[in-house]
Amino acid sequence: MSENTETTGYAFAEAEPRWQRAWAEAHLFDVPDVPAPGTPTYYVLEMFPYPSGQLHMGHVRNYTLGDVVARYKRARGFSVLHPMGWDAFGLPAENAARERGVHPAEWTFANIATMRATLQRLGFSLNWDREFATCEPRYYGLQQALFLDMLAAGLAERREAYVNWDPVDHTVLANEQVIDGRGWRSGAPVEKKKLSQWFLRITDAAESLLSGIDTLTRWPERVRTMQARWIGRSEGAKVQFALADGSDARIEVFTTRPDTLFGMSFLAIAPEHPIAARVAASDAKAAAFIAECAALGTSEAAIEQAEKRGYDTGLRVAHPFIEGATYPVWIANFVLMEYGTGAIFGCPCGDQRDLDFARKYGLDVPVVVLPPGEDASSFGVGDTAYDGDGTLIRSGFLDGMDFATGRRAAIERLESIGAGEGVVNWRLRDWGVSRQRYWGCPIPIIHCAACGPVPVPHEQLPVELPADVRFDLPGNPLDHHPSWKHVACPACGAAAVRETDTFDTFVDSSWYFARFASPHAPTPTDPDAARAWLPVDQYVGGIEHAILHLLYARFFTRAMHRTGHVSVDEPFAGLFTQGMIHHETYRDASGWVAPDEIVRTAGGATRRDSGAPVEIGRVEKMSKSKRNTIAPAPIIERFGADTARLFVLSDSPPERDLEWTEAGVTGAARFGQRLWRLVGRIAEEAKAGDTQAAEVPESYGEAADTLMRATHRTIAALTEALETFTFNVGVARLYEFANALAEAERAEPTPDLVWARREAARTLCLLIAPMMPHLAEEMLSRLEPGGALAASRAWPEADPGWLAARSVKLAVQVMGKLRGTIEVAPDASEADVLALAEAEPNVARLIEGRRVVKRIYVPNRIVNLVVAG
RNA sequence: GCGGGCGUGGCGGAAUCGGUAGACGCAGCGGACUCAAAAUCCGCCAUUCGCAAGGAUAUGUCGGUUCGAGUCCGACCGCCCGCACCA
Repeated sequence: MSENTETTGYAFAEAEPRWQRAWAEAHLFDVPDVPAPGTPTYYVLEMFPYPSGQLHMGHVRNYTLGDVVARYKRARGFSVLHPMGWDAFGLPAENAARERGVHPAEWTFANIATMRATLQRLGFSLNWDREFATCEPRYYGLQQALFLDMLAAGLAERREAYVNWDPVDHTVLANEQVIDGRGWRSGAPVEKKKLSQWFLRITDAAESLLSGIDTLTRWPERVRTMQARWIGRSEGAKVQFALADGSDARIEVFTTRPDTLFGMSFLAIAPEHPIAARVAASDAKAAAFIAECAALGTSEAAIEQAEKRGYDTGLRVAHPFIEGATYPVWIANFVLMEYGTGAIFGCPCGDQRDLDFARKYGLDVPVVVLPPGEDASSFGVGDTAYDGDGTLIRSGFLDGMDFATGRRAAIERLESIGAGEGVVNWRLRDWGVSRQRYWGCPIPIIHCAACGPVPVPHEQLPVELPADVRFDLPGNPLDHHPSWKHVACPACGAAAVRETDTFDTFVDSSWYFARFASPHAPTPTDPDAARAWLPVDQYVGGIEHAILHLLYARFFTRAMHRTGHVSVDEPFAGLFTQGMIHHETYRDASGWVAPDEIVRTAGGATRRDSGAPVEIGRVEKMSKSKRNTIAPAPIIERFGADTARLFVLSDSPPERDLEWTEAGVTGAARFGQRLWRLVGRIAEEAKAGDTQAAEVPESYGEAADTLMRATHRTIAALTEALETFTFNVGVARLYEFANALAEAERAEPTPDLVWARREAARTLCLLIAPMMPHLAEEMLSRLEPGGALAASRAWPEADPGWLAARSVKLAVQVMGKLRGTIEVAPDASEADVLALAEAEPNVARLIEGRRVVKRIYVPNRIVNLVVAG
């Protein structure tokens, strides 16, 4: 394989930047914020990148997929919004500051410059004039305005909540930053700490977020399922249990099975439950048990999960239905404070966890559900609970009822005696957005001793981050800053302090798609622009954002709708989730070896430097730790942007994982060169015989006819492939079309064929333009010097007249087995076709002397003869 | 455990509404060009029996529906992903 462009013909290194300049000069990808009325619009968006410093192959795939859609839709006559920006706040910038002493802003903008250059080198049809980074005050200042509007609308509130606290770094950690109960940076044991935090009331929108999933018909089913499960609606009842200690204290329990209340054996509360704390105050053993549970932390919970443990508080509660009956109250490690009410009633016969617990501590196991077909006198529960439907027994007024009836009756009774009510419980929790970090959007609040938390007045926005901060102290640099936080209270004028927390970076990415519609508007959105462009018609990104980002964005859109910033509830009408990029792994005695350090040989691989053998490992997701990443920039350098683009589109369906191989890349490069030569020859020929090929032929000879049919079949196939996101099939159809063009070179170049070849070549340029846009321009300009840019031309239309086949090859089966094929006219009569089929020599041989009892004829498909005997 | 997805040649994958399984590419093999190589162009390429004509077997396994099943139904096996004590 040659790495020298000069020997391979098409000089992409020179051509690609040239066409990129031509597109920019023609302003082909610019669109107005508010398009003229009646303009068909299409909004294509890929998830914007975090500016880590280097574009990776996942980005190349992501943005190529989006660019294919954008260019195709543009060719179909849509005004296409296809913007790009930077998800620029976040911890890595602060880490760089701590480790290398470079300011987060400097680090971030340098990274953006590098990555923007690579993106531009790839030739994406982006509206670069709409670019912004979320760390710019012109963006985050408007985010602060949005927050204040939401606060005023009751969508945000301040409340106390537990957080993972790193006592060394003085910072809050996200769950994924807690490893084995310790902070990922400091290694210190993480504490649960109660802090005042800002919350966005996403739970208010739970019902709407859940029902809205039904309208997202162009989302992958599994993302919809994951979201629905995350929101987690469950119907049941809250039940009050009065403590049997003479006080009027009650413990509230959530259950989805109020019908099994008569199967109660105990009540269990979470270790963090207030009653547990009350017990612990006077019971050292209880306190020790609670401390033990807390020490396990969230991550080790998984390991200890199998083991159910509890502590009997000695308290007892009364049963709401059974006069005089009381049950023990346990503290149990498997009861979660965060879900429901943090307390459960234990019904061992119908719940495996309760049964495990009851068996371990020798508690009663009353059987109250009789599975269908079982006998009440003989049915018992061993070590497996029965949670299916059945008939209620030993359940007082519920006896004989099924699950649904029993539940209704139980709730009715609970409500009538004031001991509970039917409720809907959600797994979704409110979204805590406070982070004790510097490199984020400041929360626009001022804390005043007299007035409490006061919103920063709109005219004082943006609250800008101070540039002069120190990273050599633990904790939040904003907090250490000598002057920044000290301000006058906007309400009373007294000395007050700014909120030093910043927003979770998921907030930044929850509305950027709306800002892209009018990135220079003085308000967060321009209502006309938002109405014109939203929702995003096609969103493209990684499956890893299936839940959080997409759910937050859906919530934010609802909140922005309510506060008058947009007029839709759902941000993304269509969603496509791409697969990851994989690569072979290599290792030797020293550990993982990178692909550019090895030489692939016939039987294996060796080190480039020493020639020592290297073990070839599994094909795995590209990752730094396995050192199996391929950087896009050198690939573009060696093979060109179009080759990189074509490769990520070919072979694998976009939603599936793609294996990056050297052979695959060189294959894609070869195809580009082959097209260039093929079209080049046609351009030369057309030039030589100009007058001959200028007119539309009156009739076509066989070769021209075949090529014309191939051309229009390919138009239809590509259109279908691009509409259905089966780009790999589209690439295959283009290969076939190139083969057809090559085939046509072998026939006598009569004027009709010359014309057909030129038509085919021109069509090929337009069809390949969304995938290999530079090559398309280069080829088209050779074919039609001085003609319009491919990127400005309309998508070709398939002529139905050319789509019909001249003749059809039919399969002929006998008894369902293929025995031959026949060639028939598409409009041949059934009788003719059957006669021809039975005359086919091999078929005739097989049916000879036997009676054909049934003849099946599916036009254009198949003939099947069923014979007797 | 629960939820979702996927099993097709040496490899990535294709196959409309149930209608010729393996498109297209990669790898491999043969040929042309060349002093030679690279590049390029042409051809072959599921397995198996057969000189051939043709036949048999094949879409994870077993069974079913059907004139006909990769596709539909049932059971099972394997792999991947997500969630995971959610009451």
